[in-house]
Amino acid sequence: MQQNTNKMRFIIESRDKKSSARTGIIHTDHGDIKTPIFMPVGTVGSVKAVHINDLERQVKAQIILGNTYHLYLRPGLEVLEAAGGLHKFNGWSRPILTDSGGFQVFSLSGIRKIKPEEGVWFQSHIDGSRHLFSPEKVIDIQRIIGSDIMMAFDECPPYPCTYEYARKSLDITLGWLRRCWARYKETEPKYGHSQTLFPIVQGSVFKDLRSKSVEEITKLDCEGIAIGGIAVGEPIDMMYEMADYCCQILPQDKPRYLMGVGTPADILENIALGVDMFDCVMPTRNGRNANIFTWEGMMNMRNEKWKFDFSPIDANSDLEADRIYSRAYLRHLYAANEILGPMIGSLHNLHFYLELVGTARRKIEEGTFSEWKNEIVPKLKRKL
RNA sequence: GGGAGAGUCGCAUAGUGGCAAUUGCAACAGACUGUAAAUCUGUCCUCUUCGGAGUUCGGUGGUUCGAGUCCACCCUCUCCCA
Repeated sequence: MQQNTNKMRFIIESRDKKSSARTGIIHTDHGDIKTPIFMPVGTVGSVKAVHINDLERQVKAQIILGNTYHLYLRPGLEVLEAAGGLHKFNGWSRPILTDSGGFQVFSLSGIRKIKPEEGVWFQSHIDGSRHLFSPEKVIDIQRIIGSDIMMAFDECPPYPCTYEYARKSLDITLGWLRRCWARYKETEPKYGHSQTLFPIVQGSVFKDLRSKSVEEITKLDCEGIAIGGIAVGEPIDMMYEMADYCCQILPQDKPRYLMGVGTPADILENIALGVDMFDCVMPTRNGRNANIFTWEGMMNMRNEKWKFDFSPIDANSDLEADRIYSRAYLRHLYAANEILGPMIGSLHNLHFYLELVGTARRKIEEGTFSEWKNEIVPKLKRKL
């Protein structure tokens, strides 16, 4: 039954009584993903500063991200195809999800031009060369990358944006979705494992647009749905409100992926709203920049106050590095610009994020998630 | 003993009559949410109600409306010749 169904499967295992949180399991050809889950970001095929073995054995990551735009530019499709796909290229044998480049339409807004009928012309941030990303091409690239979960090409509109802009943007995104879906259906995986395509809900902060987006997406027999266009600068309450709204109108039986979120507190709050999957650069980027997340709050490891603190980075952590390295030593590494500092910081933060969602999962199963979440969130926001 | 040169805010540098004074590093703090980020921003002589105010460029004296900048002497250091 499991073989050659060519379908990803999602099974909901338990639900929280006091919130919309749920636990589940996603089956893929590269293994299972237990939700709620956090997915480390590996834009160019590398989770920055973290060795693949550590990612697997210490962080216990179940799925990582790659990025279509970045991988297309470097190493390029010829290399990826010759390698036999990204899994073989980077040595990661568990599931991979690739973002479509939709976020780059937002983050690289200064060096791209949207042509609704064609797609998006990007001017490479590396060498200035021009490249058209059409919906079809974005699927073709993701077929070559071989990601288990491919993302539809979308426009992630900025915040703030006018209703009129958001409405037009959504029309474009929906048009691209239809084309992505058609290409997805008419093409096959290249490497023997199945690939699925997640559509992305857009509509900025306008509920009627979000509704329309969900309505169109629900017509597709997709196996998971992403909520995009969030955490782009809007107030936190508005972000929660939109995520909440989307979760309420999305089908219950499909995994919901909230793209680009977030802080540890954001993740718990959105699990409570019914989100199953998260990704964010925060643990790795902040880890490189000396910002450490713990159950007690955040630490800026560059601060002078850690200079003589020879206690472990995190005495309660089961991560070896958290117990063998002291805060004073980690501070020294960052101050001295030693590469080991960002490596330990990234490893620690990713381990913490996976612990966070793993604990949330257990609390949901035990039926104590909401109480636990309300107690822990204020602590997570503290600055030590 | 003779000759040449140099002393600027932690360090290194810019500045040759209008200057609280350039730049880099260091230091200190902040930011980071589908990664153009091992990045970026701010502070960095003292005080400040953030508008300013007060003291500064080895030392002392002088020229000048005005001196880090010109002059004299002194101190310290570097190099070369003995």
